Amino acid sequence: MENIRGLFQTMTKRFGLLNKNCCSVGGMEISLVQSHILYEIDRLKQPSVQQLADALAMDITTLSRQIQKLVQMGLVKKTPYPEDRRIFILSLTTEGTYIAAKIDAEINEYLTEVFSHMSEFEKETVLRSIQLLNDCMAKSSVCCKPMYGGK
Amino acid sequence: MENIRGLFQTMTKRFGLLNKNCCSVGGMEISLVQSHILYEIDRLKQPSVQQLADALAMDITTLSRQIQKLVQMGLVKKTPYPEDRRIFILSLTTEGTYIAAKIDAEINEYLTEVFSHMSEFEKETVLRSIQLLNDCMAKSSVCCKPMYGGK
DNA sequence: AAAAAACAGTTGCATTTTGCAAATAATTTG
DNA sequence: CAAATTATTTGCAAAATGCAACTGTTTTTT
Repeated sequence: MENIRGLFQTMTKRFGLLNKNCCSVGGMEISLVQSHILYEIDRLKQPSVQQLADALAMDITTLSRQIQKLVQMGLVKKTPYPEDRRIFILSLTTEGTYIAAKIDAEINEYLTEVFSHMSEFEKETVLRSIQLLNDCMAKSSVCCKPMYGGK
Repeated sequence: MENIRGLFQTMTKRFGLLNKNCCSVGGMEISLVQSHILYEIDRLKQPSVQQLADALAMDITTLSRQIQKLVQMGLVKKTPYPEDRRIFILSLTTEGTYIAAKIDAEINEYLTEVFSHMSEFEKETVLRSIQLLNDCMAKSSVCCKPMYGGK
């Protein structure tokens, strides 16, 4: 079998590129990190800043500032959390949801195109493989420690 | 089938994290980009600066400066190319090769750990899936345009 | 073969991003 | 209740980024 790291490197490089290309939507310039932030807020549903930082394995000060920008852009909303007044709950605004969905759609479209080069069976296999891989990475003690646990 | 983008996002996020963790080797602090540069120089064998920039889908001015640093660190060598005196050929120094191998080994070790959570058959399937995915991404007209063509 | 166009690579900025240390505010612990 | 902890934000200084402009070299055009 071939160089395993090489396979991963190539794959992630290409997907990362795809992500980058998908960032400017509807006149609004979104950076790659910002795109990831939007995605993760959407996924986590009402995370705090800290939770988000953990999920993204990102320095919280950097995140804090990026969020400020996204709030200014009107894409993210920060809501004080009554039970614990240190905490802010993050959510997407209507526009933020729209942008996130737009990015999502674009990336999925690209992926669909990529998958069109394989048979339905191959596609299923590949997707199940990635799923399995994610599960095993989550299990792994050594890698991805600070990552979000579940799936 | 589940959200496809989500699968990719999770996977690349985790692998990216792994990459980041593997960057500081032997007292030498290597940034993530620098690690990718080393990897790609090694892979391409004697690329020019421009070729490398294309392969990494990176702005050439940024790359130029990063290479200067790597040269200063003694990891990369720049050799004038006689046939075309505009061009510099890049290669790893002995130490650069050592560092790159070290990073490679560490990442592969992590990956091995991850794969230890699955059967040999599953592992084979996953690796072949990624291989297939890479091939299809390379074929795709729409995604990854500026990426290195072959595999 | 001279002038023009194209190319490889490097700098000059000016902007953005990053992360550590420190500050602030709120909560929990002993 | 004082001390320790936690969540979040700022100060600051370093690093990374990318466009425009520049140098030097090769190729094209005519």
